[in-house]
This record gives sequence, structure tokens and C-alpha cells, in this order.
Amino acid sequence: MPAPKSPRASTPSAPATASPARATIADVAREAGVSKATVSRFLNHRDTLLTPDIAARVERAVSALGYSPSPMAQALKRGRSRLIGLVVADVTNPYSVAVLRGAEQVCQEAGYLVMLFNLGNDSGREREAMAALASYQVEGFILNTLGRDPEAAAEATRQGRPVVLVDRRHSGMQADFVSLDNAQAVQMALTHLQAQGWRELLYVTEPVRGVSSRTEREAAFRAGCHPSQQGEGRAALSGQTFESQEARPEAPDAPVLALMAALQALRERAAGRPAAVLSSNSVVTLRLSAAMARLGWQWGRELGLVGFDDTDWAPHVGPGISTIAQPTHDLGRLAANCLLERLRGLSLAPRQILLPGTLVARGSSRAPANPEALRQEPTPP
Amino acid sequence: MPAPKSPRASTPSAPATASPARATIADVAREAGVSKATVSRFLNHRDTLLTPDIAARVERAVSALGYSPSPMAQALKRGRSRLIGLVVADVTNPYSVAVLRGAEQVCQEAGYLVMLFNLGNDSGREREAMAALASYQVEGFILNTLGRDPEAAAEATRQGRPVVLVDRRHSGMQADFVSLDNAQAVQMALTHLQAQGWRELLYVTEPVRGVSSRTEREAAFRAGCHPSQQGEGRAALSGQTFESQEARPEAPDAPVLALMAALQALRERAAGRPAAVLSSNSVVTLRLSAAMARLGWQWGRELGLVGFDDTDWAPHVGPGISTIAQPTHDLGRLAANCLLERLRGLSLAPRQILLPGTLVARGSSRAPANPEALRQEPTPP
DNA sequence: TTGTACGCGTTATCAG
DNA sequence: CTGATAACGCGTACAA
Repeated sequence: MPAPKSPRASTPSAPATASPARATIADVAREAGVSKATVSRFLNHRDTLLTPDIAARVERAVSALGYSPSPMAQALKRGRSRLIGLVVADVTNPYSVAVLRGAEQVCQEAGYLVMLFNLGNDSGREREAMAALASYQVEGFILNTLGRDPEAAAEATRQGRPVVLVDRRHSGMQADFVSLDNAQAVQMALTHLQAQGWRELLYVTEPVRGVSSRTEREAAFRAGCHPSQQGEGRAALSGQTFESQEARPEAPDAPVLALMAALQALRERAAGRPAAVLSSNSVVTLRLSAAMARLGWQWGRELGLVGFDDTDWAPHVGPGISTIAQPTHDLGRLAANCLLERLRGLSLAPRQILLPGTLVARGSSRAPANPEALRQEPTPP
Repeated sequence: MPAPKSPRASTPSAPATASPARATIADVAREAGVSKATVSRFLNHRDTLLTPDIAARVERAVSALGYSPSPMAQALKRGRSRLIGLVVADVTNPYSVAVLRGAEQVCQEAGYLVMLFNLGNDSGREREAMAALASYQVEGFILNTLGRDPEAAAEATRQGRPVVLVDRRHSGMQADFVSLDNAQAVQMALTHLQAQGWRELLYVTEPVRGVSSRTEREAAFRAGCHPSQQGEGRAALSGQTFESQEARPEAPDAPVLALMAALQALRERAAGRPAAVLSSNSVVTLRLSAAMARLGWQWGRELGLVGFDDTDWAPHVGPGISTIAQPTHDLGRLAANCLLERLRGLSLAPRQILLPGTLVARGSSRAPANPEALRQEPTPP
């Protein structure tokens, strides 16, 4: 048996002590005394029977050299890269992180790796992100972006790679969609607030700007609140919507000031009836809390509160913040699974997967001290 | 001028309406009527002068076809993949996310993409993570892991790829290290607590288990607190350390119960002198807050608190939680920059970059009601 | 059943 | 200055 030639002998200038660079399929073939094709078959088409003798030799060589095929070369050859592109509007958002976690887990289990692209809230770069990811031959996309870049939709379909949308729909895009059931969630929150005796409501959201989840939540709120019917005898909720501005560098607390004004207006409108706020996500909830602190008010006393997103700090702010918990981890897992199914060839019309939220009741929405509203009939006549 | 041949004409079975798949360098060459080599040179070696005529033709062809080279093929050819591997112990940790953000930003600006691998707190998979990333030819690693997998260090040096460690050192690993200056940060917190009049201290940390940042912080705490010198006339701080257990599924609130006991012991030990807690990170801070709530105690009243990590919710818990803010974003940016410098060929001994923390004083550490301790001399004789 | 030869998209080398 | 050619590591028709 001939002594195996030293690997990488082709470059004479390389020092003999060079790191034992990755073994290639050729190395394995040489070591096992077979052809590259045989090694390749052994790895990819185990069903095609090989002579037990040969198979054993290859197997031994593979483990001896610690060989594993180069995904790069594989991708080049067969187009499949075992890579998933994940584009996120803002990694700072705990929601996005949870999705990332779920998706990454599923992908890893399936032998895929996730390439992350963070937009850093610069939604204009969505197309750029997809192009960058695509250049690495990612096999599909999971998009948790604002969905406001029309070019992104075009880019996706043009590339012909499957796409799964998480939380935000993209107008012109044919794709699976995974999200919280926003209508159900809002309705659940409203029912809870009403049952607790809160009557006058304010929905606080970031600027809607066509972002689907924001639109849906606001619409559900409007539908659930009979606006300004406070004259009637029914125990109906009345409510309004307020768009909290983004924080701008020049006037960092302008949004808080605006929020304070809105909260004061809310209580005036309520005219003694218990008033509460529904917050569209955890960022808004924090901003609201800042406004409350500046006003010297406390959740559950001057105002009630239910907020989207059950963060880990929610129990510890004020009397505990009541939240709508999203099954974020499952959303991420489902998104990844959808994508993997498509990659396995599943060809269905775009699916919609809507998961219900859960209400976590805490102090911020407990029955208000003023029992006035409770004298009303809870059920319509 | 001949009509350009339809791309991908080689496969007759492909439908004519197939998506216009990425243009290759061959397409450009054909379009421009030059050789592939010329196109390649035009792109990579602009310094090598080309005939203006030819250069113009190539340029036109490139933009006409919207050509951009395939990083995959480039990686295959030259080993460099323009990929950075980022391994994170736990994406759920806001600290890790901040690092991720900073690093990703710098990498993107430099034309690199980040491949993320989340360990999900399973530190045993560190080696696996690095191997997976390495198979995609990542050019270097940023590691924010526990640093307890000795094989990981071996793997890294064996691969000969540059590594930057963030926040946690790895014992046997030759690598740049970027982190908060833990000694400075702890000392700063202790000085603040002492100045505010807190005398008996407890340091609460997750189990140290050889994790470098935990070790360093605990050591700094011990050094800054003269343990149990309460008999002396000096206004020295005395303190102890407590390791908060991990939450286990069977007994989810066992850690909180243990914490409650520890806090009660602390106050007994203090015997009337103001007692405060230093928390090793935001997760521990939250657990501490849970214990406080169960005890019916409030930060800044029954106990003082300073906690590592200035999260966005810190101002809104209780009277506001005093924190040690880490320059997380800069840490991420610096880590990435270190790596990029190494990739550009910088060959220096491993560097250590320690950034100072900032104290954000809030209600939880304001001077305690009991002014007893304030009568002591603030400066030693 | 196994080996040979080619091509995936690039880049580097060597002629011309 | 430019073009042909080989090679990177791998998978797969095709031939043996």
C-alpha cells in the first residue's frame, strides 16, 4: 500500500507545517483509492448500492480525514446553498429577536444556516438586503420588515425564491404569511378592559404608514369601540386613536410631551368614567410609561393599560402591566417551517397562518376604583 | 451587432420564459465581445490599465446586464468569502443583540455579511457552531460565548482564522478581546453606593463557573468591599456574594425564593445600616425585582440597587433602577473593526480593548432614608 | 457498480 | 494590453 501523498503538495512554496487545510473530496478519494465520483455517490446517493468493501473504505477515509463537503462548492454546483436569508426591520425589537430565535432553531435542525440582514429601521434598504443575501444564493427569505418597499416584492418574485412574511404583509407579494391574529387579540383586550369596567379608550400606535399589522390592529380597535357613543345607555366602549411620533434627535422628548397631552385629553373626554389605553407594542408602552411618570399618574389608578407584547419586564413596571402575549417563538418556528416545506417542493397557494394571542392580566388593567361604570348592564338588552 | 443570445440556452428543456437568472461573467464577456479574463480584470484590477474602448464596452455590458459577481464562486476561487461568523451564547440577551447590531453595521459597511449562530445557551455546541460557520468559509469569528468549551479554542487556532472575543475571554485562545472595563465599572458602582450612604452590600450574580466577565466583576466587588469589617470606625463597605440559580422547569420559582432569603439575610446582617444590592446583569435585576415584589419591599427604600446593563425599561421599574450602562454598540463596532483589521493583514499581538461604563443614577440608589451612615467620614484618615 | 470528463462562476497564469 | 486555459471543490451524465 503506497504511503498517502502529503496533501496540498501542489504549492511548493507553502511551508510543510501549513495548517492541514480542509480535506477535499479528492483527498478522500485518494485516501480510499477510489474516484471522486464514488466518494460523491457514497455521500449523496446512499440508496445507490455500493460494494460493501468500497463503501467501507470510503467511510474510513472520510472519518480519517475528518472530511465534510464544502457547502460553497455544493451551492455553486447545484444551486442549493443550505442558507436561509432573514431580513429584519430592527434587531433591537424583542419581537424580531424571538422570531429570529425560533427560525434559527428550526433551520439549524434542518441543516440550514441563517444569514441575517438587519435594516436598522431603514426600510429603504430592503431591496439591497435581499440582493446581498441572494448573491450568496440563499434558498429562501424570511421577511420581518415593514413591507413598504414595493421593489422588494418585485425582487423576490423575480428571483423565484420562496418567501415567508412574518407579522407584516407586503402588498404585491405572493408569499406565505405568519402572524398573530390581530383582530382576535385586539378584541380580547377590549373585552377584558370592558369587563374590568374601563369605558373610555385610547389606542396608541406608532405611525401606521401602511404597515399591515398596525393597520389591522387599529381597524380592530375602531371596530370594537363604538366611537363617541357615550350618550347611549349601552355599556359600549368608546375610543380614539393616537399616533405616537418617532423620537427625533432635535427634540428627544417631543413624543413624550405629545403623549402627555393625549392622555390628559383622554381623561377629560372620559369625564369621570374610567379611561384606559391600549398600546400597540412594547416600545410604545415604554413611551407611555414615561409620559405617565411625568404626569405623576399610575397605571391602574389614573389610567388603565393593556399593551401588546409580553416582555420580561412587564410584571415589574408599576403594578404590573397587562399584556397581550404573542407566541413569538412559535411564529418564528412556523415561518421557518413554511419556508422549508416550500424548499422541499410544496406547491400550494400562499398560506396564512394566524396564531391567537394570550391575555396576561396584571395590575395595570384591574378594575378601576371608581365603580360607576360597573352599574351598567354588561350584556346588551 | 448580433442579437445577444438568450442566456441559459444550454438547457433545452428549460422553458423560454424562465426567470432571467443571474448574469454570469461569461454573459458579460459575450455582451461586450471580450474574454472573461478581461471582464474579471476590469472588475478586480482597475489599476491594470485597460484600453479605454474596451473598458467602456465592459462597463456598459456590466450595467446593461446588471451583473454582479457571485461571492460563492469568488469564495471558491480565492478563499475569501466576505463572510464573518458571529457566535452568540444567547440572542435573547439584549447585550448580545447590541453587539450584533454594532458588528453587523460595521461589517455591512465594509462589504461583509454576518452569519449568525445562536447557541441558545447550550455552550457545548460552540465547536459545532464554529465548524458550521467555517464550512461556509467565514473569514473570521466574533465570539460572544461563555468561553468554556476548550475545544473551541483549539478549533479556532487550528483553522487559522482571526478571532475576536467579546465580553468573555477564552482561556487558551490567542485573540483580540473587547469588553467593558469590569473593574472600573464595579468600582464606580461601589463608590456611588457608598457616597449615597449605603453600607452593607450584596453582589448577586449568575453562577460564575469560570466565565471571565463574571469572575472579574465578582473579584472587583470583593476587592472593593472590605468583607465584614463592620466593627471598624471606617466608612468601609462590607459585602458578600450570592449566586442566583438558574430557573429550572420543575421548580420555576425556586431561584426567586432563594433570592428572597438572601435579601432578608442581607438586611439582618446590616442590622439597621442601609443595605444595597449590586446586580450582575439585567436578567438578575429582573429576578431581584421579582423577589422584592414578593417581599413587599421597594427599591430605594428597603434596599438600594445598582444593576449592570442600562436597559430601556430600567427607568420605569419602581423608582427607576440605577444602572451601569455599557457602551454596547461601540463594543460591537470595535469588535468588528478589530476583525476587519486582522483580515486586512494587521499582525499584532492580541489586543485588549476595555471601554469604561457609565453610571446612570436613578431612584433605586438614592440616599437611603436612614441617615445613620452619613455621619461617618467619607474619606479615610 | 465504478471511473472519466465536464461544468458551476471566478480568478490567476501564461502566452500572444 | 488582451485572450485562452487551468483550477477552486463538487455533482453528475455518460461510458466502461
